[in-house]
Amino acid sequence: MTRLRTNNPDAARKALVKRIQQWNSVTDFDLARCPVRSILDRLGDKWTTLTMITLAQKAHRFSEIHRAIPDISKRMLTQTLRDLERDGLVARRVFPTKPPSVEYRLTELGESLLAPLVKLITWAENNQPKITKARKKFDTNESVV
Amino acid sequence: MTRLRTNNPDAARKALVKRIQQWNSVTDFDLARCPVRSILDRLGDKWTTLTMITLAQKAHRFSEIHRAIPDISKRMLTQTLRDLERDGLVARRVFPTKPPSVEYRLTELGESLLAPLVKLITWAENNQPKITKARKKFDTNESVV
DNA sequence: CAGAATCCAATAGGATACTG
DNA sequence: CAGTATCCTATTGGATTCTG
Repeated sequence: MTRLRTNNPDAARKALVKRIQQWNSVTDFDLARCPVRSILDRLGDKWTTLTMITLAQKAHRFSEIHRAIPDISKRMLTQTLRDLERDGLVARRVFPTKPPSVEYRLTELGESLLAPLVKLITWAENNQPKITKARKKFDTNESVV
Repeated sequence: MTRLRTNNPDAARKALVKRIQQWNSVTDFDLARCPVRSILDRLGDKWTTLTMITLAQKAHRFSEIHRAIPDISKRMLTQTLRDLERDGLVARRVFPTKPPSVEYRLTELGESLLAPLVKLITWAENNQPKITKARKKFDTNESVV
């Protein structure tokens, strides 16, 4: 049998359901406004994850990040970094040289986010073929019908 | 000492860096178009996670989901479900009754995503106080300066 | 160098009305 | 019930120019 693995695939589901029940036991709980939302919204925006991944390797200066992610505009990079700084995930340090130099690095909190993020990335890598296949199948059927 | 835990906080970072180096070894690798992006984009959009969480509990009919997530519009719910179906994360089953009834449930692939998702949710719950605090501090300093 | 400011285009998403 | 279709607004994000 194939069920010798300690990591029961249904365990996650059960854990999640239990957690949701706890949430729902709170009076007037609003799922849409739950704390988790703001985190996922942040990770979901176009550049946050890419920036986090870049900073995971080492501290970077502004233009270093820009070189690592060439297709981000300065405007968006600034905004992404500000949001991350605001959330305490990234620390910004200014060196009053001339011309100025600014260094960005992950905070301890930011580094702690890498663990769950890696899980997600691993899942995405492992299952990307399945998703691509599913999309192809779906699109084919759609166009036929 | 506090380092008896097997889960070294830096392990995730190292694993990620290693993975990135593998990515970069591919010729002409484009970080912005990496497979992971499409997954994170999906999770990041406004309703996907909420829908996944709802379906994690049990199969739902269209209006059941709508009741569980009251502030989603039918338009967005339809679209979110279509996207999830297209990615092979959700299965749609029509019962040709009158009036029609449609059931949505997570596929095996969809359920497998719950594990990394729970990790992320757990992180968000555990660290939400820190984030809130960081935001407050940041906003205060901003307005003063 | 590291942004801030401004302008503009594309997309996301809400409200409402209609349909098999 | 389970959507579609249409319209309209708000947000996102790119391009460009300017500055300490």
